[in-house]
Amino acid sequence: MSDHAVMPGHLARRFQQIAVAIFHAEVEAAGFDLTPVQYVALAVLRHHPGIDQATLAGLIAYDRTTIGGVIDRLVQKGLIVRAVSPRDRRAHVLHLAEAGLATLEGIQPAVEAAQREMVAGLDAAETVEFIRLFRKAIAAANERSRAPMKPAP
Amino acid sequence: MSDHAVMPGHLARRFQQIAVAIFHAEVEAAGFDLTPVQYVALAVLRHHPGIDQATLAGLIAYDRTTIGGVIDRLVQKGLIVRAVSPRDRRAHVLHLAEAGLATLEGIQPAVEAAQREMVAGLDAAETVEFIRLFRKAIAAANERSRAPMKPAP
DNA sequence: TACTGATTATCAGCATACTGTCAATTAGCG
DNA sequence: CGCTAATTGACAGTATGCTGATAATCAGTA
Repeated sequence: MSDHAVMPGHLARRFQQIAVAIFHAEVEAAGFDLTPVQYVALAVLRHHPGIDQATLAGLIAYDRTTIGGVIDRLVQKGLIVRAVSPRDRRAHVLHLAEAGLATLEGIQPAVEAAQREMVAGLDAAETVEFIRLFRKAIAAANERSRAPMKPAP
Repeated sequence: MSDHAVMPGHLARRFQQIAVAIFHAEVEAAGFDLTPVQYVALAVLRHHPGIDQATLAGLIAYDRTTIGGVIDRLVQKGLIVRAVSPRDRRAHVLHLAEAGLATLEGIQPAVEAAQREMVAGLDAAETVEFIRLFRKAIAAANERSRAPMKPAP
């Protein structure tokens, strides 16, 4: 474990680096301009319309500070709408804009192609196992990051 | 594959996020102030003294632009020494400073503990398989990022 | 040798991500 | 009801990482 080529931390960084590069390549080739983070935010917002920033952050394990900038850029692009919550004036509730829904649907094939390419070196059984181990390791260490995953309230 | 909870790209981001958090926690508890990226740069430099920035970047698959800032901060901390190459005046050759070697040796237990914690949710056999699949997927997609891994010349 | 192309490092700019801190607001308890 | 604690979103600051561009330098060739 003292060789970086075998360290989970190094492998995590490298795989993430490749995953982001593949995502960008596929999405750009499909004619869209969206980062991986922006995509996940849109996708989750589609299934949970009207949640506030903190809830969205919890669902995808983002830091509250980070999600602010991501949302700013999505609002800027006209893909989501942000409004002060009528129930809680601290909170900003979020909704997909029409352009956001159209973008999500248009981008879906590119996103799925990207996911396949990230594990192109693995066969079907290995891919299933890789994902299982990923989820198991993440679930066990969920509370170790400042931004743990939290289910919707 | 259309649920982000199963997408390799999302799992990669989340695992990387946890890995960095655990690394920081362990390293700080051991009394050091070093990021994961800075650690790997030091570790590789120890086994390849005198390489230039581009070679170091290639060995650990960093972007050349990114490594510049990392090296700046390591020089600033007095952990490495940077000098213009006598053979090639474009290149900057790098060496560990004494403080860099001391830091590397002192930090090693914390780094290895962090690696174990990242996969604390997996048993021994699963950990071996996880690392194998990580490496296989990465090797197959090495050229997909702007900064592919390159062996030393 | 002169020129072309490649390589090295750097720069500005953008987008995550984290730390710590803060004001505004809400919720819970006495 | 009034006070304290917790929550929400924001800010400044730091560190990766990427894109595209550039100056300096080197290498291979005409």
